[in-house]
Amino acid sequence: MLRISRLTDYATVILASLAGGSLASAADIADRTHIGLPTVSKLLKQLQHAGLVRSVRGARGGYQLARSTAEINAADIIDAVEGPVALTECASGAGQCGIEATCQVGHGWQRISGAILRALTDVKLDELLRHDAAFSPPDLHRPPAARWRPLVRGGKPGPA
Amino acid sequence: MLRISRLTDYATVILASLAGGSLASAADIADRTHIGLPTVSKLLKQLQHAGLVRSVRGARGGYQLARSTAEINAADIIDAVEGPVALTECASGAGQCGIEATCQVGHGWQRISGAILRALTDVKLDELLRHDAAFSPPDLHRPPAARWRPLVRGGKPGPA
DNA sequence: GCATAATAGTACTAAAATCGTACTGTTTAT
DNA sequence: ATAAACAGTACGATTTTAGTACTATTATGC
Repeated sequence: MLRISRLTDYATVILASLAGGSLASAADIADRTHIGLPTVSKLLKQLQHAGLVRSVRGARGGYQLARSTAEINAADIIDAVEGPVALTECASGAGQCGIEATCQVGHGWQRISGAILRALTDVKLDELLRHDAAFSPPDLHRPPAARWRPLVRGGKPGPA
Repeated sequence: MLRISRLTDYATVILASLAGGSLASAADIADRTHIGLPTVSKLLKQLQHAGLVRSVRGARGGYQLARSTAEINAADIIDAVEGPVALTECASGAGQCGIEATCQVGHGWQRISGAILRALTDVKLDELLRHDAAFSPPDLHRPPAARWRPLVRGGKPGPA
């Protein structure tokens, strides 16, 4: 599936809600986005660590975007919440992967990683917010709705 | 992190070991790749379902690539093992995401999904196997080795 | 025809990552 | 001083992933 975590998605929503530029408390944001306050709070902290939002402490404090929406990209967000983009374990440098000796493809995945990273870096937050298709929505090579569940896997055969 | 699962990586290794075109039993492949036989067997079955390998049953049977290495791409492999590439849950069509009503960014992620899918589709198995950098290894925007573990998370503070 | 070697399919268990929550401390405006 | 807000850490439950075991089916070769 190659998915981002739900928290990363939430983080994007939170950043989007700060797009106006004004200061907002975690509670405000939770209210606006309908995400749970503890979760919002936790994510804002991570985003602050990553330098994507600025925090103001004390009463009447809150958070605001540290940079403009044009200066924050998708890779930044993933990076802040999930850590650096790396498709495979060995791409992270450590590489105690067990089959490393016979593995012919590690380099390949790392290169793909790079390509994906570039794609993610190219997409800025303000583009994420635009509803009209700013860049072409390339055809998914098959309609994605169908096989979400029936994936052939060892597990239970599903409700049908 | 945006990672593929280890099984997908294994699947690639397995396909790579079949690149010669000859017929090989699951046991042979397990031996060559140093991946456990049950795991190899399971993955080969999934790859067969996806049409990436052909199986020959009975004694002296085995598996072989169903298409040339130039006709199998990275997206095919991920698709076979993990299901269709979709960055977010809502991108899969179902979309019982809870905050859908106020979510401004869903479409954005779906578009990114498309871009990534295109990148993955562009990379063929034979390119994955080439060791010399066939396409440019774009600079990761920071050295990825450093923060694999120290990711700020709730869990235990680690050995240090 | 029967034994053998191989894939096909299914069920199950254990381990790990993820997600969300709770609690305690610190800073600052009123 | 008090209250509002961020900062940091710890924790538990759920979900996903990974790996194993077992049975059925198919084909070869004697």
